[in-house]
Amino acid sequence: MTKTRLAIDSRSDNSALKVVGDLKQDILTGYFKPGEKLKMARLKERYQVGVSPLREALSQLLIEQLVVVENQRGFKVHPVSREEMRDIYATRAEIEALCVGLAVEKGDDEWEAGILAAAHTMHKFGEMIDKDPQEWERRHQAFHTAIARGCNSPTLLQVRRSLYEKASRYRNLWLKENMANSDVFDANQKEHQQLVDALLDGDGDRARELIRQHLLSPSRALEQTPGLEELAG
Amino acid sequence: MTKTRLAIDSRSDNSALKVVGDLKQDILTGYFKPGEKLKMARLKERYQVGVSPLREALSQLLIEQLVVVENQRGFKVHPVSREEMRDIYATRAEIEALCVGLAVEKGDDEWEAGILAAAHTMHKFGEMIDKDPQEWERRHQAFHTAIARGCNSPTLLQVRRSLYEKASRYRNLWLKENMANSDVFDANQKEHQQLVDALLDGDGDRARELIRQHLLSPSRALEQTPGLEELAG
DNA sequence: CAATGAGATAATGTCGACATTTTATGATAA
DNA sequence: TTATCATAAAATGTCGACATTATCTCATTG
Repeated sequence: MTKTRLAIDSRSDNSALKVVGDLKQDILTGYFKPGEKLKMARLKERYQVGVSPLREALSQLLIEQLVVVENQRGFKVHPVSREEMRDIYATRAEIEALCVGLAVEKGDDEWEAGILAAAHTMHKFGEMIDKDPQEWERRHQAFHTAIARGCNSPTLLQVRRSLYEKASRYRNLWLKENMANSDVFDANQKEHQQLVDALLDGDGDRARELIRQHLLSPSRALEQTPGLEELAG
Repeated sequence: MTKTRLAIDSRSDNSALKVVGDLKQDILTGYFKPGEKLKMARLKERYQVGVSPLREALSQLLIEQLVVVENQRGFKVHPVSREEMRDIYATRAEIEALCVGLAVEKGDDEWEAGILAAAHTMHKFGEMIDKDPQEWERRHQAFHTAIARGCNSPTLLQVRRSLYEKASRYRNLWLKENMANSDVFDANQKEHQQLVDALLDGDGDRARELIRQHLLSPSRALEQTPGLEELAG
């Protein structure tokens, strides 16, 4: 029955690939808590596939450090810690600064145009942030990605994406409503404008410093958030 | 029979983990050529395991970009290209410079001692480079790792390791004997000494520039190497 | 003679089953 | 009552088998 289902929608991809996306989403959004045991029975139930695709998907998330495995004791969601949070955000800030610096050097007109377009798309959604925070986060990310893309290095951009995903896990766990704070939001918007100005002026040093501070501020906010150890269980 | 073999050596790890290491080595050293199709029958034969552990191992290498997968057409070794080689080496140079800069800021006495120890171990093997190039490469890598470790960031160091592995693939493919060239070797040793001096002086800017050039020179050598497209097939 | 297509061959992707190991349960003894 | 150990229950890791899909062979046709 399940076997024939694959035959019916013949355009279906590799089963594991779909599971990777869904499972990653479930971990990043916190549906599966940090440190939680991932029992095969439950995963089979949730994603409607056998163990083989599940183990393949989990193996991929293993390299991305979203799950951990113990020899004969199955898979667990990668635990969280303040230390790791600090490290991820600090590294992310450095990598993003690197991308920005290279982008200022190498970026062309198309790159600048992409930044302005993404900034426009993001600003237009400013008031809707309370209504659909997820869509705003998407546009926010698109804005920063448009900037970083100018470094023109697929390898570096992939490192950047991986770090973004790891960080978004921490963001989703604690910052769900803090984003709605209008003070920090206004400050964010101002920082974005300053960043765009520096980029179009070709001031790489200033842009690097701006982006570094921009990415470090949520880390400082998370630093003071209590209740980490409970989630880490 | 194969099933009971796992029971005999009871300390055996997860089967896939062993395969990941061996398979990665075989790809990095060029036993499996870039673009080559990885047929399950052959892999089963070589590593003496079933398809399930193999697919798990391949899934992990998939994220590390050492293999690629096409929907119903199985796995292939990730192809090589001059463009990717340039990108990997350039990114690696920037990341290593970042590690070095942070290490100069944060490094303590133990860090400095580790560098001197690794430098000694490497220099003592200088004349043996023709006899056992692989051992020299290990010590060379240990030297640079001792330096980078000072950045004190597990996340960043893991990015660094991943890039090193990708780059070592290109190095193994074309630079097997070029390393034995004594001119470039002497220049390398001199660069190492300059780097150590800059590090112990706490001159981060100079150290960053030195390491950047140090890592970019093999890329320039590989740039002029012909015969890439044949291997890419 | 080249191109097309049908049948045969081979390879992939998935599931169910089985052995092994871990974890939970409960009975016995000090 | 509590600690220890044997037994039961559950969960993991691996393999063989099967359906599906891709690739190869080769005869037929325009």
